[in-house]
Amino acid sequence: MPRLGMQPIRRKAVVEAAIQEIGRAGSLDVTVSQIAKRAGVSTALVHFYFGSKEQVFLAAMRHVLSVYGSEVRGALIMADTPKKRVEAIVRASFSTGNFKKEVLSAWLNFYVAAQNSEEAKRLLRIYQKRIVSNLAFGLRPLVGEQSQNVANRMAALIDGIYLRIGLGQEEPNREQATDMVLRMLELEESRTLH
Amino acid sequence: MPRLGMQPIRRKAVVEAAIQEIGRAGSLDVTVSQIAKRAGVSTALVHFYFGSKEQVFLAAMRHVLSVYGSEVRGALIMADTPKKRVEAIVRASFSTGNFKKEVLSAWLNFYVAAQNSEEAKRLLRIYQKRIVSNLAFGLRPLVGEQSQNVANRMAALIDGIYLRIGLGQEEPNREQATDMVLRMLELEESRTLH
Amino acid sequence: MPRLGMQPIRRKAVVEAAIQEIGRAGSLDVTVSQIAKRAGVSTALVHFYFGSKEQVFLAAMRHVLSVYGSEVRGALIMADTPKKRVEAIVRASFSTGNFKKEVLSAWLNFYVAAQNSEEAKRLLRIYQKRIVSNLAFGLRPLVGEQSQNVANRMAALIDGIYLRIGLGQEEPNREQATDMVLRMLELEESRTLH
Amino acid sequence: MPRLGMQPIRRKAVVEAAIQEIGRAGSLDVTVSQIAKRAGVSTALVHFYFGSKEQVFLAAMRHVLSVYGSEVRGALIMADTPKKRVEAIVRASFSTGNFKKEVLSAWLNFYVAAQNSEEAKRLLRIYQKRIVSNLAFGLRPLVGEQSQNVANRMAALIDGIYLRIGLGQEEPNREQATDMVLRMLELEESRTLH
DNA sequence: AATGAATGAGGATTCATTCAT
DNA sequence: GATGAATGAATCCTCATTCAT
Repeated sequence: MPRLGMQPIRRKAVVEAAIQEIGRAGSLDVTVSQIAKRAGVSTALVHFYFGSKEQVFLAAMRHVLSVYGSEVRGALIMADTPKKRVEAIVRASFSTGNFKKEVLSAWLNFYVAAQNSEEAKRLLRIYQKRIVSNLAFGLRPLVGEQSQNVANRMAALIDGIYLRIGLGQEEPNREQATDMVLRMLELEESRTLH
Repeated sequence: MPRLGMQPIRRKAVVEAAIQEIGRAGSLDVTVSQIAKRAGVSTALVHFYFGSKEQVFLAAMRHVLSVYGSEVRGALIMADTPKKRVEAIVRASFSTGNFKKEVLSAWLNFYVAAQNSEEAKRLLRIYQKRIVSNLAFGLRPLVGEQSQNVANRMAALIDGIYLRIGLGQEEPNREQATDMVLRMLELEESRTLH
Repeated sequence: MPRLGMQPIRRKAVVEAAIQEIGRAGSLDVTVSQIAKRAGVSTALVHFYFGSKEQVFLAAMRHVLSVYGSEVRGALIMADTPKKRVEAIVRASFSTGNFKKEVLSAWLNFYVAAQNSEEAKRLLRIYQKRIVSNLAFGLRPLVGEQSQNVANRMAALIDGIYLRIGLGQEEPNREQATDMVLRMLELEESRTLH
Repeated sequence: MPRLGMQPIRRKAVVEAAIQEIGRAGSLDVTVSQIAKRAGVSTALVHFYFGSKEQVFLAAMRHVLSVYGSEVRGALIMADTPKKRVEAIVRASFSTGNFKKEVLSAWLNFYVAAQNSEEAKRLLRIYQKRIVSNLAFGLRPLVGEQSQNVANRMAALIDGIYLRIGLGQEEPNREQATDMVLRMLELEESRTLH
């Protein structure tokens, strides 16, 4: 039953269905048919709108990355001191939205996808660069010239913690995850003061 | 031409072929046929030996994990102080063998596999637990009761660094990677002393 | 923006687009979408006007055949002797319009279509019959009772030459093609005289 | 039920099934599934042996062309005079085998295929060149320096007659078809004598 | 009159797995 | 032990056609 102006609605539905399916499957081994069914459309329509399965994945990736970016930006608004800026970014990284199993699985699989798709790699790099530079900016007043290095380490630590959460090794405890990263900040900061 | 005692040789060839193919493909989207061809056997033989593709992957995983375990053990032999023990583990984690693109890609994909396969998850957990406990043991004299927490953070940081290397964001510099983790040790240690 | 009296304009645009697409593709493997795009309309409109893809092809066929018919008729106007009549038909057959790659390809594919569609077969037969009878009429004073046979052979030769031109075997030389057929006339004529 | 040494048997079965299906369909719009079913194998096996549908078509083409080549060669063996050589080729061209509807349809469709596939074009050209040169060789003593031209015209006439037979315009009468071509020989010959 | 939206039906191709030899 | 042969089941993608607007 075709209606006019459905394009954005359908696109969004498909993208979200893709993310959910990737999360459910725990991998990119998701068929267009599964995505289509969850989105309530035909596989043909998915191709009509996105051209190929890969484009659907990339759109899903962009969506997840953009949501994450929004959360970080949102968190930064309220931060009025350097330290609070850094904390805001870390907390946003472990925000409720990102702790959902499906999003987590999607992230992991985007890293895999990046091994093959230049576009996927590009997207991931852009966001990483942004996070690191946000962190470094906040860290500057706190740890001085080490800010870039510390930012890199913090970003890596965040990713590493995600990996382990995905493994279900530790309880997915947001507070604890946040503390693990902030502990690094604390130490670096105290060292700088001396 | 079947020969006596070929089984272990064939098995090893298949396992190594699998790892290389996973590395080459950058994902688990590898066909039994590709693995078989690289190993110089027929696909039928692969099934004869391993039963299924999944078993081949699990065997490959066990192999990578066991090689890593060996490297860590080897590095520990020469370490005669707590600090050197920790350093040994970190260095082993970034040893030449693990820096090869194919092994790196294999690791990443094992994390993905762990999202679906209980056996894969089990294997990964065992090794992580072992590393963490090795680290914690070495850290004990250095940071006291914090040893478990610090070990967890260091392990996560190692994983996170790998993730970024896989992304090709930073140059795959072993020294730098090692330093990033040891810096954490250094800070924790200095804090404990005060 | 629908306007009054657009129907014939649209129809013609679609038919010509179809011929061009068939020529471009070199086969009937042409999608309605391609035709519609070239004609600057929607696929839905194509169906609205023609009912089905097959009808579009048949319309394209009728168009090509009718253009060819016009050219023959036009050439015959100026022909005031039997021999000139025959020559006129032959020359028209190799006229510039018919030598365009797309028209040539269309012709060939109409022969294929005729294998399946009764309507296509009918159309092709009608035109062939007309050409042969035109030729035979002109040949009558020249070769007498053999006129029908000679006409058939000349028509077949014309088709055969087209086939080879389509293959790109020989240079698509109009003069040479014409001569090849007229040589047949010449011989038959000379034989009759003796 | 896999048996050893089936490859040539299967390949042949598939090629013949393809020719028959093309004949039945009257076009190249034949599915691999149809071919496979007629050959009594799975579609997967067809791909296993031929790699792609296009390769199946090309193999079918090679087969038809090679059969035709054999018939011509066979006919030439018995021909001990120039004129008989030419006649042999013409008769072989209209031999029973080539008059079968499916083979005829296959030929026509090969011409279409040649418009798109370089390999198809190459194959068709080779055989045409061979026929023309065979004709020219036989014609040499009969029509002298005109032999090449006459050979070209005869070959074109043969193709043209086939086209019309395919159209079902005339009764597929082998004798009549042969006579149409030989008439050309006769005329050219008589002209040369004068 | 015209189109964006939508789909059912199918088609080429791939692949893990099995089986006869 | 080892493999060539074989396939069922799936998967991505295409396309003619329809329908609401």
